[in-house]
Amino acid sequence: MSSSDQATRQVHERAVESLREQGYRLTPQRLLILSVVAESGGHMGVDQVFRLAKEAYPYMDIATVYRTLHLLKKLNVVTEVAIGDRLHYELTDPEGGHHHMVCQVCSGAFNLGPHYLEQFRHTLMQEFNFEPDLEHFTITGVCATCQGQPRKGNPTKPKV
Amino acid sequence: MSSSDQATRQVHERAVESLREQGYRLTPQRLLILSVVAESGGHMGVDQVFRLAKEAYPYMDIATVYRTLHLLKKLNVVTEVAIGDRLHYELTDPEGGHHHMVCQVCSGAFNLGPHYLEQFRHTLMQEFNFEPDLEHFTITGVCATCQGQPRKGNPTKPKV
DNA sequence: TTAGCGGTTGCAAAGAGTTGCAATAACTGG
DNA sequence: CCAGTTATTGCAACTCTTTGCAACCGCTAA
Repeated sequence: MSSSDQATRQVHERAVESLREQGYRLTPQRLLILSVVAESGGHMGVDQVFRLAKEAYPYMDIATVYRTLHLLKKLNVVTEVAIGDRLHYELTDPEGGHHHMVCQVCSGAFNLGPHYLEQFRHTLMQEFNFEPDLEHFTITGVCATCQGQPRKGNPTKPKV
Repeated sequence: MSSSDQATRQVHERAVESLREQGYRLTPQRLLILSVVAESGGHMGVDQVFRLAKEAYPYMDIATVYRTLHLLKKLNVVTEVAIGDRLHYELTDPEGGHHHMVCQVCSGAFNLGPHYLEQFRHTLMQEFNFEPDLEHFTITGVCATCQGQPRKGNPTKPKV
């Protein structure tokens, strides 16, 4: 088998364990949705997950997809990424959290190691006793290749 | 007149100028929505803006409220703040941007001066040539008074 | 292996926000 | 000050997401 198959299997095993440990049931729908996300490699929109899952199991309901993705997120099996104004989901980085930088122009997503925000977190806790949740948040902006190009949100310019 | 009236008038004048300059029309709906937000003092949800505006002008439509708030946001007259999973709006801080820290437990919002993120911005631009849009983003977490209290998102615990 | 408890699902309907469109009305130039 | 142009509004339909509920079925205890 390929290494990707192996990675997918490991993800399944870990996720199944998380579900069992916390008393959640192992249903074919949940396993299917998990494998769809796991096999995608990157991050996917809800509708994409739904379409692929429905191909494998035609009774799949969109509400189940939403509920399952929320559950997997709570179990830290998948991570939510805001791309544009839609939420995408990807397998949680096993190496430890990383942040996402999403380009407002090309919608490309880039990973950012956790240490870049450590100092910031430290400051907030020291000065305000505010414990920030920086694990899964997304930084929007303009990526290197899109610098100087027009942005998406500004299409219809009124007359001057 | 009170100083708050004066502040409100200044906001109006500046906003009206922004609209004219860019070729947008001055409609009673827009002025009304602006004054509702201006007079609120803090940040308000869309439904709250809608309700107050509708009291003054019963034909007000929710779509107009959304469109107007988006427009005022684009003109940098108002700032969007994510409270929980809903967007709120407030007058843009004339002193220059500030960030918001929103508590996941009590939904309280605290302001944070812009300099706290300057070093982070600098790092991203230096290392990745990524120009982050940090002007109006919101940091979620747990505020000082809610430390140690249970969080909202974890109500129903399955059996162990 | 089986009965039954209760977590899950599929459906449908509600809620939040957006969009298309025809009528309206704010601005412009004459 | 008036008529034409066209941005804007109000309405309704639509998309995306959440929620209530009855039927279903995964899991556990016997």
